[in-house]
Amino acid sequence: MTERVVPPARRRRRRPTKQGVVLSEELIVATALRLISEHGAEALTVRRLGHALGADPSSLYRYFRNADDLMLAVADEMIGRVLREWRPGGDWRADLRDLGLRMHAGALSHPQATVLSAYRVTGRVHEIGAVEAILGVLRGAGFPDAEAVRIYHAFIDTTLGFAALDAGNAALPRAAREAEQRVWRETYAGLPEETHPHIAATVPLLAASMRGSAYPTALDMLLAAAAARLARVTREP
Amino acid sequence: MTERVVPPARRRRRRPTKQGVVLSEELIVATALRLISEHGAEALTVRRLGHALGADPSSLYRYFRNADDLMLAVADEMIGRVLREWRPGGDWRADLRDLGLRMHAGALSHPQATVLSAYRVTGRVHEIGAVEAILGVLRGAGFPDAEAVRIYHAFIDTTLGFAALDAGNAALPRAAREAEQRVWRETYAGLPEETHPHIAATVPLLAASMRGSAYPTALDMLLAAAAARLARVTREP
DNA sequence: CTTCACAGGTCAATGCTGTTGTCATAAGCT
DNA sequence: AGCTTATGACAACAGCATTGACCTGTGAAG
Repeated sequence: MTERVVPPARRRRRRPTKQGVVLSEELIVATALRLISEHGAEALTVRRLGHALGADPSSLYRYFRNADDLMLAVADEMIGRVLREWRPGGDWRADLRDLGLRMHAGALSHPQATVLSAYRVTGRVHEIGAVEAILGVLRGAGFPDAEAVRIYHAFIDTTLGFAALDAGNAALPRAAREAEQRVWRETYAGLPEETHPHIAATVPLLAASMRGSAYPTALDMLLAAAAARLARVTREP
Repeated sequence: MTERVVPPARRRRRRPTKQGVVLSEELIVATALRLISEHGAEALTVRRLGHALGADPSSLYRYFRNADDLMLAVADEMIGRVLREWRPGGDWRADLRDLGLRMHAGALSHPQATVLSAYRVTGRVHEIGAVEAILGVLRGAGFPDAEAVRIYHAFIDTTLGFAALDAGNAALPRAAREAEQRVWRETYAGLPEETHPHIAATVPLLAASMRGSAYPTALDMLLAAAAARLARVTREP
């Protein structure tokens, strides 16, 4: 049996589809991303993607082993777009802060795709590039290997976790999102001081805070803790 | 047109299915939870749930408007179970650590439900109780209101973010999860030192770390940063 | 004790979904 | 010019959530 998917390196022919489109891995991924951001995550089906490309759905299986494989390629492309614009400046804490904020923002610009891919390990070029870059920043800063790996893991998963959370919220249908805003302004604001003293005392602050993401706060706290560890480690090797 | 779903209050008849099972909302939710933990998240389909209950799949639509409605009922039951077991002991840092770990573990025990519900604001009793409790712990520890709210927000969203992330991974079909393990052991382990020095230098540590969740690490770093802030604030009011 | 409305279980059908075996054809190498 | 084979297309399959129509027996009312 010949393999259905031919590795990109061995591809030779660029045969157009009946509708005249020349398929490629890049075109498929780009179209998938467009489909997701235009019509929502549930719009991404093999059939619809084939239709949007002007190709038979089964043709996509010449490029990806299955739908999950395609999803990973989409996720990796998103990482790549963020990484391509990040320029580390030499200050580890500022660099990681910048990268984290960029990844979070990048994820939120395609919330539907983020919801489907934030928790995936792609093993593809861009993801590998990100791992190498972050580890490089941490090791370059003087973190011992074990500590660098621990902090890398906490950093990347905090970032991806917030990305998934905030993207999930952003991807909610309009009505549901507005209903949640109302919960803070009405349900929580109306709780009596006798039964819920702490909420009653802080509800204006609370409602204001919950409107935005806590990612910057969490990121800064994470980096502050990392800096404290680094100071302790470098003082007594 | 008569409504398919009859509100629980108006239910009267407990007619057994062909296989002699008397259905109820509670039985269906409990069976769904059992199905998820016994056979994995992907085992929860309307067809399989119907089969496990000994009823026609379409019967479930007499109790839930659709599959998502059923999932939310399952998620709601989970929240109740976690909060019912948490007992704060007076040490703010230990209490928050305990609650965070419990919430994370609870979410992971039913990943499918978590994926669909982690980013939602319910405004229901258990959620309100959690907000009040966490704010109480922080204010009781001496955090000023603004600081308490900031840390509350970072704490709860870090926890929910990791819950979503790790649950998303746990909810993956068996094959996909094993494929991701393989990526760390093979793809990352095989990268040459020349092009990826930092990964090559740390790959055993990396592969070991990525097997588990970084939540405990991230949580401890968050709490450490919070403690540092508290020390600074109480020193100079 | 009978009647009868209707809750609720079942069946069959619909239109999705991902996926694959098979075939046809044109691209590009020799 | 001819051959190989990459790659697009077609048709079919199993499994998915969901729904309209049907039918049965429960439980309350008279």
